[in-house]
Amino acid sequence: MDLIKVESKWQKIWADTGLYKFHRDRVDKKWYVLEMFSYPSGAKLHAGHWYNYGPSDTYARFKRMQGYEVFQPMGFDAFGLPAENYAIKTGIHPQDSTMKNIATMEEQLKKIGATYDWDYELYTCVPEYYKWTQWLFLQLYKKGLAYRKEAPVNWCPSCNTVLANEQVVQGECERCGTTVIRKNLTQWFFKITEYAEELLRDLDKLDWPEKTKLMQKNWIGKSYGGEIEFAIKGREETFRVFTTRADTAFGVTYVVLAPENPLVDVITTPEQKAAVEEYKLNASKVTEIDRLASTREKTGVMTGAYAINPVNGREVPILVADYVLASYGTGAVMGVAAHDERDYVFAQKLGLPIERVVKSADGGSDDLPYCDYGVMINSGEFDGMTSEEGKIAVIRKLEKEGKGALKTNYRLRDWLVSRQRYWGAPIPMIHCEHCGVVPVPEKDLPVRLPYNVDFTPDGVSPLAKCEEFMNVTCPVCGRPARRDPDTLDTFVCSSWYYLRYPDNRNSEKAFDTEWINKMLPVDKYIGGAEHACMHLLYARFFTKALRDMGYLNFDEPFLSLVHQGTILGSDGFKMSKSRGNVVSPDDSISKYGADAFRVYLMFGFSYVEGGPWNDNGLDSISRFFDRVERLVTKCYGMNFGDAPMQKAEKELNYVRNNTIKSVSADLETFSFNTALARVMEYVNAIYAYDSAVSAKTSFFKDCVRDLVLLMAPFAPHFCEELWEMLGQPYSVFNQAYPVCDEKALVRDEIELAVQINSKLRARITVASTASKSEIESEALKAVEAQLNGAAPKKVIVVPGRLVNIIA
RNA sequence: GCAGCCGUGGCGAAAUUGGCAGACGCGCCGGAUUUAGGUUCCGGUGGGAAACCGUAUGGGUUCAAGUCCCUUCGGCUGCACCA
Repeated sequence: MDLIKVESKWQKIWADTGLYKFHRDRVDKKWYVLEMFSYPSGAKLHAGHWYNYGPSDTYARFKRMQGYEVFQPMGFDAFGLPAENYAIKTGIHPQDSTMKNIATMEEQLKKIGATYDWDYELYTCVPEYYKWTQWLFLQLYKKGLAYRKEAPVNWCPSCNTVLANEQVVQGECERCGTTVIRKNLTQWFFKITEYAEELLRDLDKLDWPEKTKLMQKNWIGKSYGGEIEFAIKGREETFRVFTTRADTAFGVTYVVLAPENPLVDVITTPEQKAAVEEYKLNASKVTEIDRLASTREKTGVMTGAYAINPVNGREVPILVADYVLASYGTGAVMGVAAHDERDYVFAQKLGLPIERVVKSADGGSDDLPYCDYGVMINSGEFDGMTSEEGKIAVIRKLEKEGKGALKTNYRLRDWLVSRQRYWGAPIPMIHCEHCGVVPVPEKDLPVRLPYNVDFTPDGVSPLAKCEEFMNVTCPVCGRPARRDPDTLDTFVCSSWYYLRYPDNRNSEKAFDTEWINKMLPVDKYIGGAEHACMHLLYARFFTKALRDMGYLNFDEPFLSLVHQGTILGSDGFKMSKSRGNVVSPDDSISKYGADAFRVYLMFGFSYVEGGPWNDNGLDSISRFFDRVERLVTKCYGMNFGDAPMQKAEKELNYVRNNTIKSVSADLETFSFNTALARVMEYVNAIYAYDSAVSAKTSFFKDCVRDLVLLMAPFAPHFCEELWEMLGQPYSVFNQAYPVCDEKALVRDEIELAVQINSKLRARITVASTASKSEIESEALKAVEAQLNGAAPKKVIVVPGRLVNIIA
């Protein structure tokens, strides 16, 4: 069969007949299959894209044949840095290059032959879409979930923009690898921390890979502890520290404030002023990477002020040190040198006292610092208590005195969403000298991104230099005002696109609530694991926030998630242009066809693992197709009649139904490789039957027919053609997927292994209805000689599997 | 450093979740068809002459361990002074 011809033939017919149009009236049977949308890069689709889209499409077709109304849309995450950087280099406007890339990618995606309904396509970079991204921003603002604050933020000096916490990897910019520095800037944040608890709790509801859930759990980082309030000697002010080890409170020998803590300026004594100022300045210059280095020397200076420990009234010095983070807890910690690794190192360095207040439990290490839990000592009324009890008891006591409280903290930070870049959705806010920060009225949306802008990076938002954009009338007072010059992080655009797909043409609303509540949540979401703590977390946050605003009635956007593995270059490294190991599917496809290529990807790799590319097996897929096709041609001109099933037919029928059952189960779990192995076994069984039985009945044709149906989701063009060759009505994808006949799986006889002392010694064949005692006596008979007449100590019968005789 | 995952033939990988390790395919070997090569079809293929031994290593639990528990080694991923 000329697969290349066949593929374009059916792609045309599928398009002409609208085979993959989504039928809204069947929404009660909907099955929303979503692949993470792509960034429209200039490069062609590579093997990795096919690895994402091909198998997902197989899954979608399987669901369709099971009777679901599959909704499988496709679109483009079209705002973002690469287009802008490309523009800076070449002068080609991001909008022009992006739209061109999209057109190219659409064409290539169509070659995969997937069941996308292109009527629901979307691009995030067009006003019809980003109008609603802006609308969403305004809703979050109204709800108090979008706010502006000055804070130390991550700044990438190469991309000339701030970054979210999640976009800093090992102290480097996720995009370009430049070392990130810290800056104090006023920026827009989304209050994702408000949902920390629910984001954590609802992970239990999700059918997601455990490792992904664990990553989110760790990222959210819930920690139980308490706050302890310290008074400042000779002053009115007090401050609190957060600790998870209140049981060590009697061992506090100093306290430390973060350099950014506003209290520092208040309490520093005149004698220490200069030293503290210098320290603060140096701390602000430290790059993220230096700050993260574990070998980094701990530093700090005295403020000259003293705090009073509420548990024992002791005066301890207050220091400033940058190992304390302003953004976590209270920005202040108590220093317990004897029982905390970091405090110990710090105290040694600065010559601060070390006092032990917890005795090691039996077997615990007795070297400083004693970080393990033990029994409290030198702790007044708490002496003798275990750490476990004490850390609660100490806080409880302070609570009664109004000097402490049990407290839970999260490591999750609010999401910084403003970017000093051009190619993104403008933030719909206006700055008015008289009215302050004012939201753009919803009726004025979208705030259009102007085309003619100088986006040469210089650390200032490109839009700030575009006067026609910046100048605006204040919607409150009517006086001249300025627009916000920043754009939104592209993750904002991609955090709600799954809500837009089913209602992508809606010009009145972001989406229709009633409709979206029927179409969502997504039933199967497919995409890379690298999004665990970014996109996947943000999307969950948006869904929950929109639910609380009444726009949605579900809690989670993606019920079930699968990560596809990565196809590496044949050298075992990640495919990259610079390495020159990018595998283009083009050659393979023009030689073997798209179906063979995608079947090869599904068969040769474990879907969630991926692995290094090699094309050794592609020929074999081609041969396998030929083998299947020959079975179809065997059905031509045969004189089929009906006849009762004999032994051979029953055997093949068993394999057929077993295949149906296994393949269906494997497709549910994205185990494409084993599903195809079962199909191959089935083909082998049909051949065995064919050579053994000369007088065939219509049973043979039924078996071949089922084979084509079974294979159709894997090799859609090929099987559509085979279906036609079998004289069946168009389309194979309107057929029901074969359903296993459980009766056919009931065998008259089964084979069991017989073990003596767990070693295989014989095989027996027994009636499938045989009782345990019948099996036992058959087994004993089979190994009689080897037992030498000795009575077995014990016999274990595992029905359907084996018999183990303990001699 | 902390957390998690992984380690199975010459190769890609399976193993119904504690029950006959290596399914399926590649490669290789042999046979049939063919003038020959290729194609196709059939058979073999973890090691060992065998008893037996085999799932990175050493121990443990169990009638039974690739699977569960502990040790060591190697690889991957995430987090990284979060008090």
